[in-house]
Amino acid sequence: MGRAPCCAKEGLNRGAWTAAEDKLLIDHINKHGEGRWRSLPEEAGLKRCGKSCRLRWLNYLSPDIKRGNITPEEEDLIIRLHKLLGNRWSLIAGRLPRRTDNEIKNYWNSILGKKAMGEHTENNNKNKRASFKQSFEKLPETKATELKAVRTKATRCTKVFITPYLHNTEHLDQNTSILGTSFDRRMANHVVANHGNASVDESLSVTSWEDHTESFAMAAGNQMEEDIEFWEMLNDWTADDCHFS
DNA sequence: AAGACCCTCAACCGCCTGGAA
DNA sequence: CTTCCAGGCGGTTGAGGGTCT
Repeated sequence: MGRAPCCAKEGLNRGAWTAAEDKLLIDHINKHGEGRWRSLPEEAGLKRCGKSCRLRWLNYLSPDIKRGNITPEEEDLIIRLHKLLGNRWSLIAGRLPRRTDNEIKNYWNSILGKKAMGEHTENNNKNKRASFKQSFEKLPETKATELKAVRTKATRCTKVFITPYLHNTEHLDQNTSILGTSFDRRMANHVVANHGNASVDESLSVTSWEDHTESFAMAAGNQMEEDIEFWEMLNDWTADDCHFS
């Protein structure tokens, strides 16, 4: 048996929200504040699932969100953030004041994704694959797959796991992508400098102040020095600031 | 004019995570 | 330690409007 549904679906309204429903939701939240989404529909007199109410508020009704055209500056930021983070829309949205993850996701899927696809020629892809393959093949075979263990899920991340063996960087080219990220090398070097006796047979668990751990995880999947500088700029952070426990 | 096709985006779905019990 | 639950996330769907033929 699977997980219980978030609410009983019988007798609930579905699909587009009406103006009357919006008003009920807005009035209730103005009076009682956000949260307690599960009990909200009943308290507000709405025949909607709590999740639906939350989504409607956060993506559409909240006064904190900006609606309308994405500016060229925002578009540029989205493209760069997506290059760094992939489809982590909530993180991307977090860097775009008053924009929602859903809006950015939709914008990407309908517009930017196609643009980005156009920019990546087959040759670029081939070069990246070749570079990745070359580095991968230089690694000890039994350990190669473990290198995939870089933790990339950045949401609510309080720890970043750096894969072992990256401290041994001589087998990685300066321009190696994916595995030998510049970021990883810098982090790994820093770890080794501070934890010279760390075992190479287990992942190094690196803790840091919370606000920056996301950046670690984010950057762990990227290859461009330029991107690291971008993150340092965004986060007012440099690798030398790292503290490890 | 009308049907086919395309695009956008609000909404839904299932899964994951963290915290409380 | 385990279980349960609320909230959060990313992927996907589909209604509705616009454009093309």
